[in-house]
Amino acid sequence: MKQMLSLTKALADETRLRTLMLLSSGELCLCQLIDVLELSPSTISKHMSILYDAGLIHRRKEGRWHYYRLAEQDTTPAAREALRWVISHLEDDPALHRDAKKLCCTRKKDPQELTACYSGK
Amino acid sequence: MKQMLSLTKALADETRLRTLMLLSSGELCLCQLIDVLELSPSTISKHMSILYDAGLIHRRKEGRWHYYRLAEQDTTPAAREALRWVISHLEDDPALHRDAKKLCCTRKKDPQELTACYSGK
DNA sequence: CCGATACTTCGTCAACTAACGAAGTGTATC
DNA sequence: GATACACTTCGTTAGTTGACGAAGTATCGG
Repeated sequence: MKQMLSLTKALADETRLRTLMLLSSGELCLCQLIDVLELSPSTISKHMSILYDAGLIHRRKEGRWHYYRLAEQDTTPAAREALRWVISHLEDDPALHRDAKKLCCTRKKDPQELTACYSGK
Repeated sequence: MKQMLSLTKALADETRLRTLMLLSSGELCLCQLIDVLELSPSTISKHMSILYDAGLIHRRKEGRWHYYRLAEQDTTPAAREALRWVISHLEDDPALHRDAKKLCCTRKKDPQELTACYSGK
């Protein structure tokens, strides 16, 4: 019950659903998510820890960068099924096309440009 | 996106998950849910409307009684899959055995006894 | 080892949510 | 048609959540 509640609560937020859809296209680091979602680093970091605690995403540290991807074999069946459910019903969502498009631009940017969001543009 | 959020938000509450599991054993009226969940009529009624708006349950009126059951053909694929997901991962949950047991007693009671919860025991 | 970078944690505040009782709605029963 | 019953809706309140900036942690470059 506790595990299911942490899963459903993790999924019950628009920003977190957007994040999962962004991650469905592959691994991303926090600064890339900041760039696409246009929210403060602390806010997104908090969202990531909620998704992580629920077992929905995997985190990997490489130097200063923290990379996130959707959880796969390394989590519970409940979380894997939740991911499949969410993604299959959101992948054609028109409201998320903007995010997907923005992500394309973000992927092309230099790390230089991305870190600009910290130094107040 | 909006539909998915209403689904995930509907599932992100312990009382509503308990309710869905109770309904997985068959149709129930509000007074039976009140008896098992031990919450006020207005609170449970509100929960039911949230589950209904999300497309997770079906409501049927018969005289004064309002009967609820899990949605089936009469809802979206997303809601049907959500129900299957939740139920499959909660059906063996030890924390919910109490509810299931209590429901057995409730089903055996007279309507008389159930309405007692309104008239202040 | 000093500053810069890429986060995370903490404290605060506004917005949302679940609980309740009181009042309202619709349906049987007398 | 008055009363009782089975809810639903409304207004209030306490607790939760999401947003932010400020401060803290860990890593890298000079």
